[in-house]
Amino acid sequence: MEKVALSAHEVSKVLKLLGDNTRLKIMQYVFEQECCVCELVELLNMSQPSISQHLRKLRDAQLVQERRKGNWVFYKVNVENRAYNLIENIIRELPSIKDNLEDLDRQNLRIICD
Amino acid sequence: MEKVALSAHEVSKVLKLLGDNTRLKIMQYVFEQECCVCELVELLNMSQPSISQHLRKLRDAQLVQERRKGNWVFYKVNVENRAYNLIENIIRELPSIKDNLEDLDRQNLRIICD
DNA sequence: TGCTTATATAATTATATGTTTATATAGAGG
DNA sequence: CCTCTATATAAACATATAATTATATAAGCA
Repeated sequence: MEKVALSAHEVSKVLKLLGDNTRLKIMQYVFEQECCVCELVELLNMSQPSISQHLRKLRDAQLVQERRKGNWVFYKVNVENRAYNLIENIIRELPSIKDNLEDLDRQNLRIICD
Repeated sequence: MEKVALSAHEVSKVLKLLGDNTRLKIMQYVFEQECCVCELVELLNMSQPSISQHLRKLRDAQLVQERRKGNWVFYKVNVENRAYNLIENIIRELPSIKDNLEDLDRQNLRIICD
């Protein structure tokens, strides 16, 4: 199985999506662990429609995967995406967000589903 | 000397700049070797003002360095930039542009200065 | 069926962005 | 000093984008 390089066009498309502060942080969270929309709203302190619209762009580009569980919709990074390695490298440059996720836990704002 | 991580804001700013096809390719060229504006115009097949405006954004963000030599202005990647490693990782994902630079040579469109 | 919660979508608005056209600047050489 | 070349900047325009407000959908539960 040959690994074909990404085209400049593919790369710039991904970078354009991650070139927005909100989407970059969303990607970092869903890379770290599966999150539902309301958690992202809480973590990023932004309106639900705004988060949903950003998620839609990420989903359209197949950078994230969704999974519905009852009322909630969970998102996680799509490890199958051709640009996954690029995305991983980018996220590695960011300061850790584990504290923020732990804060969510402490405030019992975490949605736990299987 | 401690290496301080980039903030999400810094990263998204860089990604936004590289999230444009033209600027991404410019960065790849000036990463590979110092290029003058007219070479980039030729390589990217775009108007001179358009290239100049993209270069300005890259220069304002200190992603590239300029050097004037006679009538020509040469640009190269700024290895001192805090996001240099990130930029390098991104460029590594791109298909090689060495052929294009060699084509320039063959057509004698290369500006050689010390 | 009707109510509630979580999420998605649509419409609107304000702002940002890329390209073109036209013009300015800066240096080289007569 | 004038002219030519390379590059930069400014103005104008068209398009894209992000956020908000309002509304729709979808699932759970009484």
